[in-house]
Amino acid sequence: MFELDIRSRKPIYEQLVDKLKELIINEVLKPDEQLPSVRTLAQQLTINPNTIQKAYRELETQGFIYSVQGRGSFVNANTYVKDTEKMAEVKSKLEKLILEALYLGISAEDLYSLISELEAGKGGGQNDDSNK
Amino acid sequence: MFELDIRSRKPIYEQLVDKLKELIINEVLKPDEQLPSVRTLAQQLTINPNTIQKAYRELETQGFIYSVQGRGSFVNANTYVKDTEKMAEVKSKLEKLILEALYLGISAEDLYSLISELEAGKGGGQNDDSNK
DNA sequence: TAAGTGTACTAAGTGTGTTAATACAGTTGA
DNA sequence: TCAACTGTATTAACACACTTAGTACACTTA
Repeated sequence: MFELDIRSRKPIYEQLVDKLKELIINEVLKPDEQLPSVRTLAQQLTINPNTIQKAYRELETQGFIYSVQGRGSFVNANTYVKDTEKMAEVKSKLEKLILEALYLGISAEDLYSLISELEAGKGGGQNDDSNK
Repeated sequence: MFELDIRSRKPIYEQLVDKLKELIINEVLKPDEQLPSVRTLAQQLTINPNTIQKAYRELETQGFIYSVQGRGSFVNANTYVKDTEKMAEVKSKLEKLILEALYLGISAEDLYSLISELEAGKGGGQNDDSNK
């Protein structure tokens, strides 16, 4: 279900947050669908339940899932509504990265076509890391 | 000369590498220009000389500067040639970030205008049209 | 020679991520 | 009711990377 990179600078729980967020936004995981329990997922990924728990808590804080004690954790509806705070963060990151790209010699045209490609394949596609 | 973010996840030495690389690529620091000594810069930025040293070593490894014992560290010529490895990395990051932006509701048009703005203000502004 | 440069090394402190082991509280279904 | 599942919380320990600190050495330059 997931591929995690232990060698990454980004911590496991955060990678997990990203993956799940993507699946939720992309509606691979649908509203009110139940997520694997912290213990189950921990066993599947051979990592500690506390790490899963940390990811789930973060996702709940960000409003992507909701957890009910004794029942489980579930995907929230309407999670793809614009999160202005998140948008600002992404825009800021994008600015820096685009600048870097331009400095490196990647042309604006290259970027335009990259965007249009990504936009075209948005709903159905898979990106570099595929699921399994 | 620099702005460092202590609160950032990215280590100081790496922020320093990025800043200096940008200045070099953008030719604010010109070929064979001498960089501040590790001790001087450390004092200016009120961080440890070893951290500067680490940044300089990294920059030398990546070919952006060269250091001569007893003399100092200097900007390398021809460092702005395309670093394909770095370009690939930036492109990969860009893809993910653009996807995230699109999912968040930032439109492709927004991204286009962002790019053109950044490109216009890039270097102090000579180029506009025939950039390929 | 003195003062500046890069370079190397060890030690210690710090913060964060991760694992581990427990424990408690709520829900569900037999 | 009760066993087995859920989420949640806490504490301890470990690992690792970043950073600081101090010291030392080799080299260059005025």
